[in-house]
Amino acid sequence: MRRRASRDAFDCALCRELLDWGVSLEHGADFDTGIHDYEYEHASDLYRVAAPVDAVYSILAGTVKIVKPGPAGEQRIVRVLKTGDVAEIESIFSDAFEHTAIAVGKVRACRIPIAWLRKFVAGSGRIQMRLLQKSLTDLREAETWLSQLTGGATPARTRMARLMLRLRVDAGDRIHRYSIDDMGDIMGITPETVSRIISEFCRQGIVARTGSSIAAERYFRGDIAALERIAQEV
Amino acid sequence: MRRRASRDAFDCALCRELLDWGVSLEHGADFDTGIHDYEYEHASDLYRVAAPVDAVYSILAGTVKIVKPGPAGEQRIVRVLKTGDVAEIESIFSDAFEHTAIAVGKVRACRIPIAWLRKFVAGSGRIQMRLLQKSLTDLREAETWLSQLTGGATPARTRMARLMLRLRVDAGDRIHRYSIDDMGDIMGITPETVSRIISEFCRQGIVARTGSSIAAERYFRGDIAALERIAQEV
DNA sequence: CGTGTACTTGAGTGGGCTCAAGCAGGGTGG
DNA sequence: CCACCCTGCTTGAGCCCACTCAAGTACACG
Repeated sequence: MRRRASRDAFDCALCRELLDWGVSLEHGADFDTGIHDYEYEHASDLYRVAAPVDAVYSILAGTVKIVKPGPAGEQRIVRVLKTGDVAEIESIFSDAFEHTAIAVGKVRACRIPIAWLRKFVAGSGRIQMRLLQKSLTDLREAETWLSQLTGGATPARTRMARLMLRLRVDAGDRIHRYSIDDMGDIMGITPETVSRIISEFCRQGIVARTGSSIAAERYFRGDIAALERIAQEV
Repeated sequence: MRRRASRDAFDCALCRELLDWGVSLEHGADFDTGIHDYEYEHASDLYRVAAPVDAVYSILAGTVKIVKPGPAGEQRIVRVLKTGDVAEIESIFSDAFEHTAIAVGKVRACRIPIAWLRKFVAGSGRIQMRLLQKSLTDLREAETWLSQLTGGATPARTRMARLMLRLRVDAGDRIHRYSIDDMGDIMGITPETVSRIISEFCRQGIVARTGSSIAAERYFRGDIAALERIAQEV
């Protein structure tokens, strides 16, 4: 499931910001703040939909899929978090989680209790501004996801290229390699179709599979220029 | 295009809130605040993507479609605003509009200059909190839109029912009647398919066309229970 | 009365789905 | 160490929903 990990406040984007704002994390960190780092193994969940909101999570390494249940029970991946993203700040005013968050590969995350965070938000206009900006960024991210990756007239091949570009690790040619089923859940297509498209990309030398064949620590290595070309077709 | 309209601050949800917060709107309203009400005719735009952010708009009557351009130039409707919604608060920190907003039918909106609004946001923690909540609501709306209306395995007929339920006017059986093309842009399907599904719904007595046949002031009258049943299929 | 816009309806095609079999790799137990 | 299974992926064949192309209708407006 999850395992407590050694902690360095400077790994965590949110903690770094808090430090910048003059909030003291070091002093009695384990007692007052409840902030800890954890490691999650592949397919374990950070939190589940409808559970009471008790913390937010800042991603230190790996990626996390954010799943939202549809009206007919089907699961849809509505967003993906990468290093530096913060999960569920948008729940700062809610009682229950809107989503389920599941680790893809090995994930390291910093868990920040919500009660503690709320205390600072209520007290500081600057932190409110910052959170406001962050949630607005997320809003845009969600819309981009929507308009670029889902259905419409756009062929699955084009959307696959767009997805791979969004799963890129920083600025290199490495691409987070989600399972065939996850990619299907993201784009709303079947795993068979995903497999066919990826096979085609491999045959054409546009991407190559790297890393172990087991879930954790897998990547594609992709021809970014070629993917960008395909991403703009039709 | 647009026409200046008579103004009553209590029509506007955002203005009402501002009044609650003790902000004076009445005093020298036309000079200091620049807040005015306008009427927009069908298909005219409130603002266009990439234009400098100069104001936000609170919808008093009618509906507005929010359009986001895709990477290949195609237009996708990413959200719909109804009475009481506020357009583009998410641009409070941006320089340029993220979307184009187009009136569907006759629309009345209250235009609030952004410079004026920013002044109050910077000064008041309460207003920041409120805006934060509002943007979070919008974020959820965008995600719901995404997961319920777009592609996937879900047949177009089911998604059409979901769309109609979202376009409902308040709690009655009236449904905003968007053009066949707009509905296609929302769900990512062709106008022909939209037409076929609506014809089917009409034949089955699930919805009926009411109002004039010309764009402004058109509605469906729908069997809400039946639509809710269809919305959950598959 | 003609023109344009919005919508409808039909016939044929195709992309992605369904169903189903086959394969590779890793883990488990003998 | 090998046999086995199980999970994740691949590949094929056939089908169906939604797309494309195209013709036709209805209504508003000049």
